[in-house]
Amino acid sequence: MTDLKHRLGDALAAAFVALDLPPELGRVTPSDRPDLADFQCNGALPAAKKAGRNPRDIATQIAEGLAGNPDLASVEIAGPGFINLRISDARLAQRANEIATDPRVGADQVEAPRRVLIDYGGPNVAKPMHVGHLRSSILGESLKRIFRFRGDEVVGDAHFGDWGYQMGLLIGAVLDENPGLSGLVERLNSPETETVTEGEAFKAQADTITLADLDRLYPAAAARGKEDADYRDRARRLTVELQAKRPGYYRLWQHFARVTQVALARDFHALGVDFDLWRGESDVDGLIPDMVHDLDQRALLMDDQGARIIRVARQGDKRELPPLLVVSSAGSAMYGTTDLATVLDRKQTFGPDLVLYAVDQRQADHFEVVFRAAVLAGYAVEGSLEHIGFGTMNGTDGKPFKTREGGVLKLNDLIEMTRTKARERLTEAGLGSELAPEAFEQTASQVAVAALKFADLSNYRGTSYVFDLDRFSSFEGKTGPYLLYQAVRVKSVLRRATDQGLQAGPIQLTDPAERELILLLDAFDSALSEAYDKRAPNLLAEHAYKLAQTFSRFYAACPILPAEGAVRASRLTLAQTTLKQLELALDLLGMHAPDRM
RNA sequence: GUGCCCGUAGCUCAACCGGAUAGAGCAUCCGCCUUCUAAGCGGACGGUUGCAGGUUCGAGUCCUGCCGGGCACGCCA
Repeated sequence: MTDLKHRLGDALAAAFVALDLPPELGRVTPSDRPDLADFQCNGALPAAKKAGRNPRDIATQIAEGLAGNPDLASVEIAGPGFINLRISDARLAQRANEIATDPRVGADQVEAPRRVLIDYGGPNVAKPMHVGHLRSSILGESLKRIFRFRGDEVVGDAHFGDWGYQMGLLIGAVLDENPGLSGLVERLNSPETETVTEGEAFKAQADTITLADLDRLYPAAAARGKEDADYRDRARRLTVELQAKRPGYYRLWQHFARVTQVALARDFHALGVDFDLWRGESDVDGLIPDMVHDLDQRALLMDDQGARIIRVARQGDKRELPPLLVVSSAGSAMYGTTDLATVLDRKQTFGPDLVLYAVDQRQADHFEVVFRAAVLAGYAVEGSLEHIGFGTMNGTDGKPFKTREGGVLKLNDLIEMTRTKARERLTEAGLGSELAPEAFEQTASQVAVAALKFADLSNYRGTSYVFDLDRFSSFEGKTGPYLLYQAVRVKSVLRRATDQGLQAGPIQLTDPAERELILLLDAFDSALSEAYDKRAPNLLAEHAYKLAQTFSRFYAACPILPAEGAVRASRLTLAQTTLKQLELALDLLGMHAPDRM
């Protein structure tokens, strides 16, 4: 299964080779001038530069070499030496029918599947997810689907942030606020004298601590820890105690994790995001002592200012990278320690060829340090760990997104706000009375998710973007709901066709709008493979948008049901195929189109 | 201070190893529902790609400098 771009590229490459020129000059791209051609090849320009010849002469010779190619309706030389190619109707129709019967709707697979682990979401204990988690979740989920569809063996891991100093801070803050609980925890720290009543009393008291409490206590504790040295030292000691699994602290921590997870599951589910693995930092904690020993044995660890570090600076670095801090001066494991242990754990349990970390761009240096340390330690091979950084989501003022009160907007609230907008719009469209309440609610969710996800994924991940709910959910123009709406229109037409007992048939060309649509259907593989190579779903989002837009033009220009005979049959197939590819692209982006909206 | 990223239409964003006339959406204006969902389609308007140099037949894209913005720079994660 080869798309037209590559098929023509092969023909061009052969023509270049016939002139003793390198085949890569035959690279074919969609035409920049659709009024002049379907595809173009610019290879004559660099060829002429190298040989000191006139590019138009080379282009003319290439064109002569293509004479008689049945795929081509015309080959023309334009400008300084562009080779303009127009595909023949016969070949285009043939390709259209090929895509129509292909279960993958024209998309190829990778030649050598790899084992890929994608680390995304990154929720933390005690902190409800906020808008900052949105991008990681949306991006990671889409990459997971794209990689999987391309044929790799992929697992997604939430990588729960449930360990470390923050937990020590939190335990301290909770105990301070609940003196009764504090006493119980101290008692439980000596389990040999624990009574049944104490165990039950602990459970009852712990259960009164909600996620909202944790969310309130943590920022205050973190702030105080920065200023108050004694408070900070105590939190560090508690962290060490927790890491030693002192029973009272450990049980309290388990409660924190449980409470948090319930809320996380709800938010992820609402976004259509799910994980194959729900590993946490705490899961690799047990590996750390042996890992530190191993690093020490191999003389990678150095003592520095009371801490133990791995130096990762290399010659030729443009600036000095900080070392990886493996053991803090207080004796506890650090963020980077856990990340390194996670690399080791994944090597042992999954053996990935590639690990992608969908994490905020601001952590680029941190990951560079961890990756270098992992390579030095032999836990990963160079290049197998990749940080997929992304920019921040800003408010309409251009600054990192805040609520009107200046706080951080919780992800759940954001989703609910978007759903409210979707409900309003659906009601305006009169769907409130047409659909059963559950179906209405489900449709509102699908529209809301599409609004959020498309707004995010249509931007290149590396850049920051402005979050503007009114714009995203206006449902007009380049938005998620627009994509869903186009899918819904096709579904509606196909439903009617089925009701009328109409049959689809082979695709034939009768109108320029059909040509355009088929050329776009053919471009799916390029969009998908480029999104895969660059880990950039925005390229796929762009394709989905163009497909929806091109279909809409086709829909306006070419009546489907009112047409007759073979033309109607052909257009029905074209509509079916467009729907299949559009729904597939939406699925890879993490969206789903309802039947009506 | 050092390093990384960014600067494109009034606004939000694209632009496939450097290629023809830099594209979409929103906003503004004009047109299109007695044919399939008008959340739609067509058209108009809108650009010195931050500034100044350089490389090249050709630069939004590569190089240098400057201006402006964001971010990161070991004991939080």
